[in-house]
Amino acid sequence: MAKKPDLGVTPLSEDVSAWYNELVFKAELADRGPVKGTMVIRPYGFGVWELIQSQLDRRFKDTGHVNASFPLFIPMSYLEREAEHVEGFSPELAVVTHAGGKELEEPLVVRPTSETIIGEMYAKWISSYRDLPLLINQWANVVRWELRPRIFLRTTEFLWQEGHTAHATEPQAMEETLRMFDVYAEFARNVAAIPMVKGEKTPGERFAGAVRTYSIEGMMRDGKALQSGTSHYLGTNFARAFDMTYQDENNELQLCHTTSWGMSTRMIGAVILAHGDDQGLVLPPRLAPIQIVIVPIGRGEQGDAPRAKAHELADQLKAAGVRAHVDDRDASPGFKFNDWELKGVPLRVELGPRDLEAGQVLVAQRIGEVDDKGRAVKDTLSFEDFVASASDRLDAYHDQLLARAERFLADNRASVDDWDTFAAQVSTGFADALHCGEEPCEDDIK
RNA sequence: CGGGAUGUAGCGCAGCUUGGUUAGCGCACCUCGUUUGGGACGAGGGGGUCGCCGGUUCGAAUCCGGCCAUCCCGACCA
Repeated sequence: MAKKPDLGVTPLSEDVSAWYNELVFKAELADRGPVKGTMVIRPYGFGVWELIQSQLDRRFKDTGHVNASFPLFIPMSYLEREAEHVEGFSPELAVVTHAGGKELEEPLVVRPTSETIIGEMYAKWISSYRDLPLLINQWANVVRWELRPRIFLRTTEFLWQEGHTAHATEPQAMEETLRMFDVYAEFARNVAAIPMVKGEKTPGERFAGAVRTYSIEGMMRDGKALQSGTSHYLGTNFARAFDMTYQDENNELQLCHTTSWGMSTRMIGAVILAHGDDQGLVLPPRLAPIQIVIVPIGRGEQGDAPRAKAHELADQLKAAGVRAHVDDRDASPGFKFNDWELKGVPLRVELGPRDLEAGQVLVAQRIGEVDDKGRAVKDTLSFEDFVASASDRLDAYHDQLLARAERFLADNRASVDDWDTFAAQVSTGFADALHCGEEPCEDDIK
């Protein structure tokens, strides 16, 4: 079926940038804000973020962390206390110089990250080895005045979580750094269905102020890598700058060893780029605000019964923990099918008068077999079987997506001999380079 | 900050070379009617300081000058 030019999105293979931008807007994930580089995350996109948040947050809690909230404004002098940190961040700081109708005595930085203000507070809270480890996470917005913004991937303001922990010793802090690194990789795989390559950043790419920076990198559909989460061992750099010390068992004063780790709304961009296709978004079921959409067919009185049955099925699905939605809109079925494919909903169900009579539904999967017209091959299921199997189908769909992404990663990796070549291949363009340093990468994918 | 492009309705565009007074088209939107198993159809309708400032001219979307903004490709970055 020939697409009209104003329908759908530019094919991925034709122009990745155009495809990505059109998709973000047409799928109603986000819109541009009035200030350069800012974005409005629309309800559908925010729904994805909420699912990222809730599933990451559970993992943080399971590993002993608690949430707190620190101030948006940080005195400029705080950043200046850690030389590398301020040097790394100063080009992209937004600074408040006026407030309350007059010039401030000291400029305030809108946080680009919170190591400094959290360091200041931790120094007050920690005095004994009994206070350690201190394991706090915060969900927040941060601002970095980037030269070249790109929606979700690099916005001036973005949402993220930043974990900040303080430990007595280097081994303990390193253990934490790697633990959260693993949590990110596990989350990416089991929730976002994106297999990640794990590596350590080169000194030049390290977080400003870190001793070691670890990064998970996902393989996008255009063959480029995208940095999707980082975990830093900060050594005693910030502890020294903020006088974060504790008394050990021998009455001796020691510097804390700290870590920080973050994952941001860039993850939404990673999901788009890792799974999307020419039809639009492909959402992994565990991040899909709508996992199953039911499209009742038939209008007027003829549509009343299918619509009622659709709502009944949706209620049963919701009771089973599935995020289901009935598309009641006054539009043709074809329009709705294309619309939900653009929005990446994993499973679509059709329910018309004929199905109602036969006691069945037609189930189409967002990715999977297609017929010679390029349309999804649909399964026919009884109402009971459909409701009973919905969760399993979503799980199977996740596995299928993950397997596809793994094949894609393997195919792209197989074509290169060594990591330097691979890094060069994936480092062009907007995506972050998958850098494992000058030497071949030691910490490979599991 | 380099290189490239674009600013005309919510979105996508034409018109500009060769100035002419109601500024057009498609989609979207509103009303009515008919439709509905892969992007429905007809009729009617609403929506514009043509990015901004200045200049030329009887007259500027159109010509000239300046500015601004945005997007794309690099450098920086979650």
